Amino acid sequence: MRSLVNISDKLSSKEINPTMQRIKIYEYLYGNKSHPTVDTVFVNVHKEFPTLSKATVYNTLNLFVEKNLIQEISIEGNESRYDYNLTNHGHFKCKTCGSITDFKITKNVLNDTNIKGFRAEEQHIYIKGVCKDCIV
Amino acid sequence: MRSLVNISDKLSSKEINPTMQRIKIYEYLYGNKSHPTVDTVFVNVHKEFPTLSKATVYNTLNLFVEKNLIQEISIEGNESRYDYNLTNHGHFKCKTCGSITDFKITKNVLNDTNIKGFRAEEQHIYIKGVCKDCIV
DNA sequence: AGTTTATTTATAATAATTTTAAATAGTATT
DNA sequence: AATACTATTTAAAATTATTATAAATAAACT
Repeated sequence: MRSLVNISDKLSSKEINPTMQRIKIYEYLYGNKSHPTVDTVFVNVHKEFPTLSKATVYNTLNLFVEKNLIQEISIEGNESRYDYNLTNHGHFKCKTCGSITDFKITKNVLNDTNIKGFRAEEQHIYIKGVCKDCIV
Repeated sequence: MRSLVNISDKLSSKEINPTMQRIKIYEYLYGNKSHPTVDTVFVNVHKEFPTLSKATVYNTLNLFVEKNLIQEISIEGNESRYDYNLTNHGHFKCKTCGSITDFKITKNVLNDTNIKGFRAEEQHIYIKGVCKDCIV
């Protein structure tokens, strides 16, 4: 378990004023591989922090994304998901159970494209299909 | 310009009953590289077909995606975009002007991942950054 | 303590999408 | 051709996700 003081420092290092709400939200996200939605973050952090409002969750997640502390996953059109993991990896969405799983990308995709003259800042690789557990 | 009878056959071949609304919508999408939103499709097809309703545009686009006639682009969390082009290619979104440009993928990304035991059905590669025209 | 600034909260407003149920169109049956 | 059945479209209402607003709270600074 990451200590509060470490989380606080991490936020500060990204120029984010470490309020208790922000600390609790990042604490929930850190190491969480479930790619939670805004609502999931709200419901879970709210349990420990009952005065937390949903607007704060939206504000905080947007701030974290802007400050490059977490990334936003747009694998589905309807709602955003969030990932504490900024290292290069892909996301597999199971069409049956809805789970989103990380996978490794062993090569830089950008090398195998014809993109030239563009400044690439973010790379998102999504694969959809049926996961191990759901294949009959 | 693709003839109506060809579009009609294309829809039929995908088990889509070729009504006039569906034909007009596919006619608008076919060859359109702008990755339009639902609203853009509605506004443009509505010009030529004033009785068209937005609900029909939603129904039709969802049907086209289900039947694998077009693909849905979820490059941004807030709204879905649609692409008639089903061949393997990536999408570049310019953070400055908002444009979405296709790019070629010269290698199958799936070969360079550690996905095993999953059944991959769709692959989406999104890159965000600044496009040629917007780089100062 | 009083003032400024940042943050949080609850609510209202907006935007995208889905649902519902009636209206229309198309097809099949007699 | 009239009737019945099925599919599709339409407009409106309902739902869901998100953003904007403004008051309340908290923190930082004279």
